[in-house]
Amino acid sequence: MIEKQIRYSKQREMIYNYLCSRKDHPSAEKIYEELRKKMPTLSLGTVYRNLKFLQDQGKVRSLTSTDGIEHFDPLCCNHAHLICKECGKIIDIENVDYESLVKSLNIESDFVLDKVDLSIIGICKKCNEKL
Amino acid sequence: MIEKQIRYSKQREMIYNYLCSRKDHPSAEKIYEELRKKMPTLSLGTVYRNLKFLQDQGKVRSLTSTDGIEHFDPLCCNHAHLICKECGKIIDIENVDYESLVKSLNIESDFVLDKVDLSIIGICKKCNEKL
DNA sequence: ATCGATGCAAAGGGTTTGCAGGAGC
DNA sequence: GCTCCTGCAAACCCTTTGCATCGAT
Repeated sequence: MIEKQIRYSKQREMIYNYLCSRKDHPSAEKIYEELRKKMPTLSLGTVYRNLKFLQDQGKVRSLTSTDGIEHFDPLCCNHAHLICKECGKIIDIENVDYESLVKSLNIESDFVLDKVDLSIIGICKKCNEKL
Repeated sequence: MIEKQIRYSKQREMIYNYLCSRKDHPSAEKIYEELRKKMPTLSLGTVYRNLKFLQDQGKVRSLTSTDGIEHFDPLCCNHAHLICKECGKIIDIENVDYESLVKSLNIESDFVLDKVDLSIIGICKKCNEKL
């Protein structure tokens, strides 16, 4: 199999840097809007293509929130997500011990693990006060 | 606030019964196709409307798989999901101790919990043999 | 008879893709 | 110069919705 070469692109760099600078798990649309302020010719297709590219490289992961929209995250330390089903806000829970979590599940050994998604759905403080 | 009354519907009953009879977490499309064999006039819109209805009632839950499509589950015992990112198959992990899992996360007390989604993404035995 | 539920089809909205031109190496 | 990457826009596809009709109570 022939390896396709990877070229530098300003757009890709900006997308990745933007993601790394944020903790609010932006959607593709949000990334597009923000980066357009600096680079008005950026297209939404390019954002999607690069997000997929970065995911394949394992640099970025995605999670689907309760709003049905895909949200993106730079892949770093182990963390889980609190998702507010009212406002859609995603809050990180840091330092999750995934190793012992997975161990406790007794997963059949012939299933090759890739990643673990742990999402806790509920209502955040702010939204709860409004209800 | 005036409570809206709920009327019986054959379609809703069939959809719920079908879900309960299955362990493979079907999509709306799949439910539609299967039930159409028995009731050819069933419409996809009705399937979606009833799935949302059953979710609001807390009888059914949904999870978004790696394929980006919503899959449905009758709400029963605590379980998590193994999702194969190659073929999209969803396998149940039964008897997950969510209570102690949530405890171990030290979630801020002003977040009102609703449900916990635990998905383990990886490659199942069958797909791994093909690669 | 009332009003919730359905069927149908059109609209919606997030994501993907084909193509011609542009940029990296 | 060869390819990969981009911008643009159209296509895709899952899901939602408006409306007239049907059906439960």
